[in-house]
Amino acid sequence: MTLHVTNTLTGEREVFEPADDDQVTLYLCGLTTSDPVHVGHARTWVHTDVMCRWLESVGYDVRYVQNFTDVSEKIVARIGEDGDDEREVARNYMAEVIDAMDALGLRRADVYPRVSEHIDDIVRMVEALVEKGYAYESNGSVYFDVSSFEGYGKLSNQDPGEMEADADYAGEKRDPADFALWKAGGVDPEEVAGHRHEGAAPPEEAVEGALTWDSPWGEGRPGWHIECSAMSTTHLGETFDIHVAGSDLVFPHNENEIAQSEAATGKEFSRYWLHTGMVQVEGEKMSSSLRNFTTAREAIEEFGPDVLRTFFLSTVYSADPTFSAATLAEAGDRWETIERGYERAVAARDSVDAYAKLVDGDLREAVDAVRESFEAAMNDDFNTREAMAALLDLASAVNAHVDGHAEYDYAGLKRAVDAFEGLGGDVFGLSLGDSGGEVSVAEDLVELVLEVREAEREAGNYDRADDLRDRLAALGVEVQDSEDGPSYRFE
RNA sequence: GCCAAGGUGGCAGAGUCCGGCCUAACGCGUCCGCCUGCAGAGCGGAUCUUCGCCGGUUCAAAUCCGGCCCUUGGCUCCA
Repeated sequence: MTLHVTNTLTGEREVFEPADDDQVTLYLCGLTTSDPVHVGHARTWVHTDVMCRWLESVGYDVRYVQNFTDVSEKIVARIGEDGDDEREVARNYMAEVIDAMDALGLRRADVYPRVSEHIDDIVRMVEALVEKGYAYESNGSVYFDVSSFEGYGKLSNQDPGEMEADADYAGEKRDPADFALWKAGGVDPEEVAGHRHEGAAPPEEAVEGALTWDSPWGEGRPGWHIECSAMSTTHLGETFDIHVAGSDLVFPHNENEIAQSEAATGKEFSRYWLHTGMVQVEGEKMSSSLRNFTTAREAIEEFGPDVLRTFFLSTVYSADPTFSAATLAEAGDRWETIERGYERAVAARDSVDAYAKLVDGDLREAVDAVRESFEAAMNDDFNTREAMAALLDLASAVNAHVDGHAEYDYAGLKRAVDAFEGLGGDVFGLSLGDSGGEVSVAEDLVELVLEVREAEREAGNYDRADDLRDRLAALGVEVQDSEDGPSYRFE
């Protein structure tokens, strides 16, 4: 079965074929380390993570690069608040980012390039653009000449002639639509002021902590867009397969990346463009600048990584999901259903020996159908929502089997467990199957309490039995009675 | 104003590329039954005739075509 993806460049769903048969090269526009990472960033990461996992599971070797923008007016604006200079502010936020990524169970990218470590690559690319006539120097700054690049606007369907004038650079630019590749001198205090939090110190003090580098055009700083072109080329080559970014980056950022790279190399830049949707909060985009965000850290603490992942994967990557108490509660229910189904399958499998003869055709067929529809869904533009539905069907099949039979189908359950672990665990990155088999003292103690409780129940002392159940619940141990005796799980 | 994406049953959210198996997946909610000392979990069934609005194409449309209305994102920093 072939993978199809929706390519922003063409607006169509296309067959995905990497340039190299065995390897997929993928670049994700990371983030600017100037504000706490929030749920919106986390969603894009998780979707990209699952894309990589799926590509690997169908046999590709994936080379995954995610960048960090550690040079920015927005970072300079935090000097004094979150660090003493630009480098320190960036480093402080970076540490938090890595923490959040680990907590979400993201697989590490192959490289996390940073702008400050690629200034040479950036300067080289700007020089090449000037030499080829795609860029011009003006007062120590260098601008990309939009009119010189024929394909400008092809990603976003924008017409450069329609662009609104940018008064700030009107004097230096030949055309208002031209954008900076290199900016002369340090940072502009006015620009920094626009990013400062209310009540923060005046920007003048912060501006001194901004980084600058030497270049053929004098001291200065790189423009915003050139970094991604330089870093992706350095780590993935002049042409690579997939570029992922938030949909808010389509224009101008991604559009400018294409212009710079294709002008500089004369080759196609990214072959497929995938854009993730914007998390909505009360009808508008969750955003650092709107200050309406929940940080990734807060969300992980409140909901846990599995519920968050379930929430993210319960919508297709291109959708704009609503972040609210109700939608997260729903994700919580889904995750619980999957987790219980998995635990039940493991427990039932372990309760019978491998030579058991019972065969439940319904269960086996159901597991096969789940694998098939999960695969079809993921191959259809990474439709995680439908794949999630398949996983829930798997839980349902296990429940029906365990409820409907006095003896269990060992091999059938084993297949179900494998599917949970392979699809839910390995592909979706949910915590299924990696919990080890250690029996803790806590488990022994719970079993001891349950024995006592059973004795009370047999004696008809239901008040005492219910009290024990309530008190265990208060400790996070959920007790369930059934014909075969009580069972429990830690919440 | 311009560009893009989207509007689906009480909520949420797939399906729209390749029209029929969609009297619309999965989940939540509500109701009934089973199970149970009770609860929870689970199982079985029901509810939801409807897919922004208007018109068209077709034997057949949530899915195709045209027009209109609305929402979100972008055109300024942004996953």
